[in-house]
Amino acid sequence: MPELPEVETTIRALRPFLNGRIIIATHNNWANHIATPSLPELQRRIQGLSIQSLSRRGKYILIQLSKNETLIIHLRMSGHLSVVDANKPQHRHDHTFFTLDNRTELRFRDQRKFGKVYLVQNPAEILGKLGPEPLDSLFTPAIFAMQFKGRRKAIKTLLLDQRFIAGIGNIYADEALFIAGIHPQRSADSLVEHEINTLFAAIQKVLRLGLKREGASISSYRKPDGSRGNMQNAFTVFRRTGTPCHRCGNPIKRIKLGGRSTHFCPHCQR
DNA sequence: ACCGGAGCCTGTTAGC
DNA sequence: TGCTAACAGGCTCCGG
Repeated sequence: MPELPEVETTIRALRPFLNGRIIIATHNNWANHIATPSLPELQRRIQGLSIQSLSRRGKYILIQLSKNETLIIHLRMSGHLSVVDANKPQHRHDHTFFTLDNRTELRFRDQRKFGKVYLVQNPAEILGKLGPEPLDSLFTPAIFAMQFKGRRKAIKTLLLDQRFIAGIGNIYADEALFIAGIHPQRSADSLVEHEINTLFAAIQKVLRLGLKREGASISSYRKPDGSRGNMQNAFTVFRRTGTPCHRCGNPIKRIKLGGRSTHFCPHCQR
């Protein structure tokens, strides 16, 4: 759920509360949240470091700290970050806490417990395999096209592969393929040049729309302050099974592809 | 290299 | 109505 637009919306909201703060303590009540290093080592290394900047790579949140340490957080399915008064009662699903120097706390809530926290000196350890950033100015249709050669996987499945392209999840994959008019089961190497160009543009368009609408608040996604994004009101196919296609009026179809629900218009997507 | 499926979790929903 | 089972989606690991 938190995909590129949701993660980017989250860091934009957190920045004013985190930049320049000092982390004075870390608490955790769900050991599996901490991917690396061990909790005691993380607590020791992070204590007293200042927060220098927040950024994003794919669906990962990067919090650059002093002493060349980087705190990396992945929200996975149900993760949520907020900065609140340290005295505010904890939420039932709050599992990791970073106490800051101004009586506030960065809290990592995670109902499904799929989220992960990493503290590393070298972020490439975690991010090294990620594919291109879809909205980066260095990413072009020509570069995208080269990645299709010899790939026979269904295009939808490839869009979900973070090594192929970073930041896209189930929502934006389905929405981008609808905009591009491409059937999700098409083999990637069957796409001709103009289709790849169209898909490239569709990916950027739908991600920018998601950013503008501050993410899709289906199920548990909320902005850090608890309010909802409204991308869910702009869905063309996602979770619209059986309802009329906005373009042709035929019912939206749902299938399973690579174990994931996939929504598309059989008439408009070929 | 590719693919499918299990596993990690819990809240919500579909179906009997 | 009340219960159980399936489902949801991000990612990794395993076996074929």
